[in-house]
Amino acid sequence: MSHAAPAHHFGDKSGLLTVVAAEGYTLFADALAAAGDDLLEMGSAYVRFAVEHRGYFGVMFRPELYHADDSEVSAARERANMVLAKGATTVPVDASRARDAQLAAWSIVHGFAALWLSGALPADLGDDPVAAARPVLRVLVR
Amino acid sequence: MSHAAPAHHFGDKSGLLTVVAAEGYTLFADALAAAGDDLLEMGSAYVRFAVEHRGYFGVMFRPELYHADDSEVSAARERANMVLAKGATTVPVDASRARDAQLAAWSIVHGFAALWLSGALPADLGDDPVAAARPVLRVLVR
DNA sequence: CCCCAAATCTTGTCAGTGACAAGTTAGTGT
DNA sequence: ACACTAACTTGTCACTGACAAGATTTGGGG
Repeated sequence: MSHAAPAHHFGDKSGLLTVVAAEGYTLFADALAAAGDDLLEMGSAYVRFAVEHRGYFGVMFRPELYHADDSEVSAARERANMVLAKGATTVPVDASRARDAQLAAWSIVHGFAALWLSGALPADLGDDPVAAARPVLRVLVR
Repeated sequence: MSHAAPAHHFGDKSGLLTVVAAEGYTLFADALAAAGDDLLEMGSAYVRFAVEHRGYFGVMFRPELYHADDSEVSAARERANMVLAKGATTVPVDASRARDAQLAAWSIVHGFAALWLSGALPADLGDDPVAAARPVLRVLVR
């Protein structure tokens, strides 16, 4: 295969990364769905996916690299977001703050994953990101 | 000035970005220090910095782009981390979990900022990131 | 079975990026 | 005034992403 062959299938670099993002979000939604509704389990799955598929994860959250409005990307992302929303039900707040709780859950989980991937977290957390994440996520649950 | 002139001062691209990261972390530490020890205020300053200096922020948390062990970068990052640690004291947990609380505070604040910058958050949060962040951070404080 | 159109691939080239090299100019110290 | 260092300039190279022109393969219809 030659250097220009992929262009026929994907159009250009952003077209290729659109497929990568769609695929990534699909695998991501599957991983989160398999984890169940508990924040600790869903959060663990989130961190595990981010670390084990850092190539996908790195593209997924950089929409300037791809066509974020692509129908397959949108569908897969919606599905992941729905699973994420369900995982926040274990955060103990009154019903009026359910949305805030969902965003808090997403933020803490995504934040931990992003900080781990960028190497910003203290080295003494060890080398198991999921084990390191669990007590941190538990602070939100109590 | 010609295309090769900066090379004399910075060495190469990663050298230039090392200076950008050091400068960014210094401004960042200043912004967080000015916000005080309350998680909501410190968190608001974190989100505000990330959004208003997205160029700096984008480089700071991608250590593969620069010399992360550069002494000026390390010093500025240590200073920012110390300020961050103090900002977590308003998370209500027993003393044995203080470290987890610090990491939870950092994760939720960084996660919200990162999600905002990548455009992943729901559009109905409006266009004021700090106003959108505060009720989310409050979930961690109670 | 043949022909045509579409799909896919190949080769070549271009502009831009990041780096390196060689030489020139400016600044500083003795 | 001279010599050395710092800073800059110009040129070139390899690589990347894109585009173009043509060749080859595949599939469908007559």
